[in-house]
Amino acid sequence: MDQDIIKKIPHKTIERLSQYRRALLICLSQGKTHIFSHEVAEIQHITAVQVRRDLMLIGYSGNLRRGYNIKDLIALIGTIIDSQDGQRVAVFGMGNFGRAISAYFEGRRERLSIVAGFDVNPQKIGTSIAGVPVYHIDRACEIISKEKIKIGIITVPGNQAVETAKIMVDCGIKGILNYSPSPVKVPEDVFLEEYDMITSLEKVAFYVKEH
Amino acid sequence: MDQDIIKKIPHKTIERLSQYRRALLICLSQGKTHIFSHEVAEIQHITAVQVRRDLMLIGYSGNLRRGYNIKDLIALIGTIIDSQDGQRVAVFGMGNFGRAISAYFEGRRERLSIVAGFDVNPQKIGTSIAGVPVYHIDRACEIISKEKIKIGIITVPGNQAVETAKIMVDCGIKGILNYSPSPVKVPEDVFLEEYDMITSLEKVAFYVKEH
DNA sequence: TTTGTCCTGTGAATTGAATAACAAAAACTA
DNA sequence: TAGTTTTTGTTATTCAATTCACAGGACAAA
Repeated sequence: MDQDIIKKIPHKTIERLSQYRRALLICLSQGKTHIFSHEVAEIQHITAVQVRRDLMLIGYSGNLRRGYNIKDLIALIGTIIDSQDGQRVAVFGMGNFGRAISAYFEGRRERLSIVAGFDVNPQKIGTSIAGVPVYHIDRACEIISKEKIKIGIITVPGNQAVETAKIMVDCGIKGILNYSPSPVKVPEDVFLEEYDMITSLEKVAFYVKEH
Repeated sequence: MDQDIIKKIPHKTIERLSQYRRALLICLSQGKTHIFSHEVAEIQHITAVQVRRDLMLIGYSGNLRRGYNIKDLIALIGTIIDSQDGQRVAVFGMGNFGRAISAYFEGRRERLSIVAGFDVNPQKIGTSIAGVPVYHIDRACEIISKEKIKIGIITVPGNQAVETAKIMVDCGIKGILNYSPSPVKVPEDVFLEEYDMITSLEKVAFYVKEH
């Protein structure tokens, strides 16, 4: 697929493609071969138009009478969001969250695997949590370069997030997923996604309060 | 504050207010009394205009020369996003994620507290995880009504999410935060927020791949 | 005073994403 | 064969959120 086209896919569409793929894999395992836009929409609780528009953006054409070929579509989504030779991820902060995330991803995605965890707690260094070896943060650059890690997840306490992000950037990490409550700043060439659970829970609480 | 005005505050502004408040509390603890929009903006890594506009929407006026009074602003944000008598939350699924979330919130927010956890694992029932008592999911309605719980967090495996959400809605939960990889559907009067970690990580991986 | 600087507050323009509306193709139905 | 139904693909519209642009107040210095 052409680079210029990929660059123009909206962020939200990328997110939905990831979700379509997982839904499609389930359908495929149930023996389905084709699926209509309104069926995908129903699984994801969105509209059929949105599904068709997303697929239009990635240049996939369905069959007017049978809908979309599930296998082909999964493959096409793969060529867009997966990286050719797989991507390697490190978790910074192996506390409760770090452990939960490591366990969650263990053996789930072949092209996206968590291969290292970093912490400062001497009791954790050298151990393996959910199949992920834990190193001292001082060895970050060494391990990141050796393991060819490009993506890092921040699960350290808020007051250490900024410092941790700096280390990550200095060691050559190119994508950061920040789950700490403190926003961090990164250079333009590093992709940053932040998600704050406290904010989300307060938001839900707000809308519940407002009926 | 007037109900009609509150209803019109954009979702994104509500999220930022939650974040401003936490940043302001830190500033206050450092002895600051006033703050400029561009200072808040710098902490949050957004623009000063955005900060001013958000504060405009909640009807707060700053001082032209000294900026915003931190204490007043914290109080005002509280009247908007906090509930008068506090809100009570339950976690559905006390696996790694449920535990991490319970530990994360333990004693952190007085007006927003996790008071129950639900699971099906007999080994967990009756125990207390991070200060949260764990009950069998079959007792959900009983506990939810007794504890006056209005908000639920879904951290069960994807294949159980839909069923869990149904139980939550039937028991009178009015706000759901779904952290499972499966989207769920709820009636119109229930507020739903979904966040999928796999999607986020795949999104970061995509944009890293595209430089 | 007057001038200059540094803020806030806000209408207008822009961007980004979701929704509506509909043409056209394919396959039935009568 | 002509009409009906179903579904895709796409253009146009609407809606939400952000950014631009600037008026106007407060103070400091000259």
